[in-house]
Amino acid sequence: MCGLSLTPAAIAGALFDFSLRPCQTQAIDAVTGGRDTLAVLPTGSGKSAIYQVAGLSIGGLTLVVSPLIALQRDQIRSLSGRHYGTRNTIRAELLNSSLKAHERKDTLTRLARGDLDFLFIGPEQLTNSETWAAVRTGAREVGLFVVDEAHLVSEWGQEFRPEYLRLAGAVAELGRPTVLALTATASPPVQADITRRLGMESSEVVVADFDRPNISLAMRQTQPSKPEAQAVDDLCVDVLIEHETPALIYALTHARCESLADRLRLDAYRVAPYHAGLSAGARADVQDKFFSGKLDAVVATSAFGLGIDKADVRTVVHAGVPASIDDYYQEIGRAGRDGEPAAAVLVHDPRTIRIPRILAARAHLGEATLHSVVDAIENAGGDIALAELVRAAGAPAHAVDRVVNELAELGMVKLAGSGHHRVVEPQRHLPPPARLTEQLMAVDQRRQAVLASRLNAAREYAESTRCRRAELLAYFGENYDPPCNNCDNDRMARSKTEPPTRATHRPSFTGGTPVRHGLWGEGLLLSRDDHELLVYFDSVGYKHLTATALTSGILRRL
DNA sequence: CAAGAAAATCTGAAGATTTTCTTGATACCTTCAA
Repeated sequence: MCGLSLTPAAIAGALFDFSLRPCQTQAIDAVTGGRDTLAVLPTGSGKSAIYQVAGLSIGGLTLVVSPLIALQRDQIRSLSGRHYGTRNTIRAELLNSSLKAHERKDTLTRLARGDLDFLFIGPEQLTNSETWAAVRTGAREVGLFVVDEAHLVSEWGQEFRPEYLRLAGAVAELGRPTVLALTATASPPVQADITRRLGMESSEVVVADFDRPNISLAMRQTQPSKPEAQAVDDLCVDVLIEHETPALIYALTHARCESLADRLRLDAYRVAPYHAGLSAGARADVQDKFFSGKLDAVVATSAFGLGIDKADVRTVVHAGVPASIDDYYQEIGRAGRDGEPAAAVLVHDPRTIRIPRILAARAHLGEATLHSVVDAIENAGGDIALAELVRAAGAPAHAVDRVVNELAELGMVKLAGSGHHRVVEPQRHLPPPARLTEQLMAVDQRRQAVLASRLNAAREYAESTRCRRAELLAYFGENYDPPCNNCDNDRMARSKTEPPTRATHRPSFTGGTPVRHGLWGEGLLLSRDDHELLVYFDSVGYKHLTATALTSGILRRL
């Protein structure tokens, strides 16, 4: 354990043959200064360099929570065995279910001996008692707690991978090492959600410009006379013919990936579908072929994304509006990473909206389930095993799971143990069941409203006639002065009037100014122009307000 | 939830109406069987 024997700059100099950018330095300085930090930086701006340098500089064990085993492997590959200083070799390992028993044992031993600089795990490992004990009692204390792809805390925490909600508890149990959250995409509401859910104290937030000027933005409306699937597929084919490959096409369901891929194959494109319904082998095969240029296009669900870093993707097509602007921005961001011109085309058919809507509706908690789970907890009169609770409530296991996570979020119960041995520990003084159910229903209702507003915002973006770049960036708290002259709406406007010269002043950030509304309560002001405000409210999600709301006092800055 | 397809029902012998069925994203983990 060498403490601060090497400066961040010296470590960075030894590790990389490029110098750090200002935003990287800013994040590293904050972290090594002991401040919890959220860094929102575009892919390719060297997010990993931040935790690598900061972690080595702090000198303890750096624990990196990463969502995909494949991503953990990539990180290890780029780190392991590298040198810094005169004789220091970086020692990095991972722990997950893909390890053989002896490999796992080996890593646990090295943890115990304090023989590792970096450990990569998924959030689920924190509920694995063996892993967790090894991390806590290892000879080397955790000096830096890193959450990679931190937007997933907000996106996946609630129902998909609830272990993401237990990270704050893990940080506390480790005696509060410095927390570093990293992501490429997080709008101000998502930023606030991340820092809150990770329990980051007085956190430093480093945000880079979200604009990707080399990506042109456009929407194409399908022909309503055709059936939905055919209308979308036909237009996607047209769009692909008009644009360059390699291309990435995002479809909304497995079946639509398959059918669109089949369709494109008829047009002599080398194309493959990609979604979670395929075997791991088939998925890896598609990735390899796409990366090595043996495919012109991949038709994928949102499964194709994390860890996909192909620099020369020229076109990203959306076969239907996705569930949120956040998703949309994340996905089009995979185009043009080499900085060369690229295109993002949104194929819009209002009928496709039902798919994300249905998926959002699935998050809805039935009142009957809420009642039965709350009653079952009440009747248990104390700690109860999750499996037992499922039996007592007589509801599907996943639904019970959801309710329990919600109760944990409200601070009404605690969760102990892991996997099949999870135990629900009710707080000592629970409100009466009726009151508790009421609270859960309110939470549920609020989330449904927010999800609906997110989808609605995505649809509004699709149907907007204003500069798309200004519209898009508004959701990320950036005031961008249109026109960008690189979107369909600006081109349309230009063909009608004098070609406008590009505004000279640079975009400015609101970063999400805290405000309070008379009816909707607290929110974040994301962007404003002369006529309109965009505000995100915790209670109802995104709302457009007229600019007079600020002067009339309906909306006040906090 | 909701739209389109398939099946069942109804009336009156082939086609219309009603009911039921199906389908819809994202990844870890662990356990168990061949």
